[in-house]
Amino acid sequence: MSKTDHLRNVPIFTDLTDSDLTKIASKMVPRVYEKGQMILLEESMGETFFIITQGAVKVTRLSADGREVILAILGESDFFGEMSLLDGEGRSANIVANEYAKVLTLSRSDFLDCLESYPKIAIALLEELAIRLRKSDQQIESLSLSDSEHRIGITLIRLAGELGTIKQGHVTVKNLPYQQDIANMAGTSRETVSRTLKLLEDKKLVRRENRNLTIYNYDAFRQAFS
Amino acid sequence: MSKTDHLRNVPIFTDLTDSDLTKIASKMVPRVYEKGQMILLEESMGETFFIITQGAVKVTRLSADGREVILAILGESDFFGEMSLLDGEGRSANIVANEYAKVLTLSRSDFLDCLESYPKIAIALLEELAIRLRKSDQQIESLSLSDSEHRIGITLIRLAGELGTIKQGHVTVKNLPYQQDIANMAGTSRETVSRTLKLLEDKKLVRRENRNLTIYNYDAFRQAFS
DNA sequence: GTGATTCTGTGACATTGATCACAGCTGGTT
DNA sequence: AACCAGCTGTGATCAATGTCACAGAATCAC
Repeated sequence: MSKTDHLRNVPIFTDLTDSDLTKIASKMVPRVYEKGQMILLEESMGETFFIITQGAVKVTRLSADGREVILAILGESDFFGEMSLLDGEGRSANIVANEYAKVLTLSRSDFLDCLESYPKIAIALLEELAIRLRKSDQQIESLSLSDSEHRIGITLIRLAGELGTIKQGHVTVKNLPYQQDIANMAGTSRETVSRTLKLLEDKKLVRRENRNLTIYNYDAFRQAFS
Repeated sequence: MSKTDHLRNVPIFTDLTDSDLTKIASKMVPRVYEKGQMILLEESMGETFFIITQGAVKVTRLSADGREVILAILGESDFFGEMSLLDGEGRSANIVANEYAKVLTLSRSDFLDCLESYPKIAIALLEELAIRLRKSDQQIESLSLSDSEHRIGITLIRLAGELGTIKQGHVTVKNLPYQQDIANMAGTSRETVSRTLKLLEDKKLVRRENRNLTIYNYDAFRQAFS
């Protein structure tokens, strides 16, 4: 698949013509990362915009004593790096390749040029940031008000939305992240995730086999945990 | 103060010329709300953009059983309502006047026209959303990793930033919100806020008299709680 | 000023869920 | 196949903090 083809799938570029896409694509530089490799480090100054063309990355924040919070897991056609380009602050999060990953990168100045030249990109980007902000607000609510079982349920819903495939009402997440990662997304401990997954399985809400998790009735599940 | 004067202070309009500002101002309709009055209701469709010219509002989400999370307290020159205009989703939060408040409003179509006609507004808005997203991420981190004392400390820092006045190193927040509201911002209970405020006072980190709270050494305080 | 309402302080108690400790699996490597 | 590293399951313990209950302060309405 060509660079241009990849860009076409990215929400913020969908409104562009092929020739515009090609122009932008020509400025993008591909890079590749191994699983576990750090893509962006907290505190370093943000100078690049990234689009994921293959694989997945994990967006985290680290506390002083080394515990981590996972803010998001991003996959194909998602992008990141825009925050520091926009507000000029340094990186606020770390980004790590969660598996072998390919990305396209755009320099700060090319990115800002794009925004100036194609107002549609700016508007589409606004839309995307609004969506992310909404998700953050939901997560703040859930961290503030829900108990661990609900937070884990909500986390599974997020994972299903990002990594799952729907098939006649039930969703399967292949290659479920490690329990420690789920714990870091849900704001709880690894042990609690282990116990809760078993509980949800006992309640016949989900099934696990190997590294896959199936939510039997996605709609009902969302109903129950939102 | 004229409408145009108010707009000049709003970050997303700062790059505009006076004549552009006046044009936009002419489309804005002023409204007034009493303390406690609901400005926007969750679930209703978003059709208006608001700029606060006087007073303060509280942005909240409510759980099914009526408990609330306060996502932000916004004051003069802050704006809200842009989220649903941007992504087309319904309101995700309630907005309530925290005191007598005056706002300027812009209709959906005028707002979107502005974005199209003045790319600078779009870019400034992107910047603002990036800042808000960053703050949300910080809050998610703090809810996930910090104990109640730290979360309350961080909440006081937010309040100081939004409502406080700095004077030779110590910040005073006049008219501190009720403990229940602080609790709803910090994701804890009212009683814990009461006990923790006393604790911070015993540690000589803050002083309270009437409805005012003074942080003795703002920099050190931030150091200690971030 | 008086009473009513709302906010705040504080003890007692109950509970959630973090932490520790360790055993059992699983999957990759030689 | 045997090994090892890293992931997962599970019991025991315990601290943090939510919840309840109520008294005392502050504020508001008249």
